[in-house]
Amino acid sequence: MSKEKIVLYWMRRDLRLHDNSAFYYALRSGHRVLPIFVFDTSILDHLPRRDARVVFIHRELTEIQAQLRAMGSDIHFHFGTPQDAFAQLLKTYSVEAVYTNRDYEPYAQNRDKEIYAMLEAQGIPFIGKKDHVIFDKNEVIKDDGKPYTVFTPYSRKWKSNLRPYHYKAYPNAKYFDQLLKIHLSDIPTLASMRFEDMELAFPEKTVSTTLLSQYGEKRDIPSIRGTSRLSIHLRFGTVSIRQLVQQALPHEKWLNELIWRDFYQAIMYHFPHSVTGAFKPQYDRIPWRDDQEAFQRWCIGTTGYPIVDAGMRELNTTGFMHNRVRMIVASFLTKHLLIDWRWGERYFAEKLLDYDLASNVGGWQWAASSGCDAAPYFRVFNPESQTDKFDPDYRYIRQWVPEYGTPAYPKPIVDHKFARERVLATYKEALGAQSN
DNA sequence: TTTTGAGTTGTTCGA
DNA sequence: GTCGAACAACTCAAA
Repeated sequence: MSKEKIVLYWMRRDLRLHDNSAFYYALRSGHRVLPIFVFDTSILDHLPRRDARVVFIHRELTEIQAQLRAMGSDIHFHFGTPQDAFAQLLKTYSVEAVYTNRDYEPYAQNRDKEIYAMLEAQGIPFIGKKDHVIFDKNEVIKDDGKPYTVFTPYSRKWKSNLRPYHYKAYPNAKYFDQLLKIHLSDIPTLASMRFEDMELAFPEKTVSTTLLSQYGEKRDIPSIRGTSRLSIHLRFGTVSIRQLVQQALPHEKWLNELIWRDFYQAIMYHFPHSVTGAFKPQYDRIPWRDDQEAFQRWCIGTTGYPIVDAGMRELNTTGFMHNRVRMIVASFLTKHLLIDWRWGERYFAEKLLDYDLASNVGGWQWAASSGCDAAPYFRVFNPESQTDKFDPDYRYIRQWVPEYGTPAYPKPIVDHKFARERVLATYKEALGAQSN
């Protein structure tokens, strides 16, 4: 019996069936479509047993499998490496093509190169589509053909390039009859993959127009719900960026945040060195302090600076931190404590549910002043003034640092004035020094 | 090629 | 309390 000819749609960080580019093109390919997902052990092996992001992915995929089964179709799961998954699938099916949405992270780029080579050897096209961003890495570039490194001109070009078809939803549902009719195994349980289930409530997938219209004035106040909390859904593609842009168009401040996301994705692609080192190389000369104890106090939120500690405790407790506070704690670690931004970046990577490599590295390098279009190095956030401005009644601080104001609360880990002068002198000397 | 204006999110100092 | 300038120069983008 000859094997059935199908195309595969490989789902990764685009966990949705609606308005999904690669899935759409697979459905329009003229062949039956089998969605697949790989629980990639080369990633999962490095994660702790209790990991909220794994729980999130698992929940979403369980729902997706239910939706597909309601149509008489299914999704194929593999627990292992993508290489093994494809080796197995190619034995079972006659695969005409593999469709997937592009992922710009270095790990993903390498993985996809390998898969591409593997499929190419068998004459199977591996087709990557744009889905994660509105504009791909080379679609918003300067007139001389080079990538932007400054946000404002990038955003102007982004906006002038934007046409309605860029954010038009892909009508996937119209073509669901192209799905392969099949019944496959249930999604592997979390326990079978050595993970624990967790009782968690994740943010919803929608944002109200009220919130968007008030975003500009409320987004900096961490004690109120002024931000969309959609970041985790953008991270895993459980919402579509096109749909969000459509909704964001009348709300410029919030639209800008989505443009920042495209910007940092493009920066990561064009300047991969900035994932592991300073975007501006001279900032790699800064002699960071190797102070494990101070770093530990920053991590657990006992620096004696209440706004910093509140932020870190919110992160440790919920896997989320308000954006304004992210800037404050990042400035504090890099400038007050003079600790390498990579340490902080790694800690965020471990803790943030919405962790996204490009945005996280971009944000940290912005705070450390080493990034493209970063804050000038002499801009040192004053935790007290930030509190006066953005948490004047200490509502956020009291929520996360209940012992603030009692003798149980620690004394400041370092004096502000001293720390400020120290970082200015250190940066100045390091940046002034000759590179050779 | 040269020139010009501009550049996410701040802080401090002194008038 | 309020306001403007200095912070430190540099690099980028576009005309």
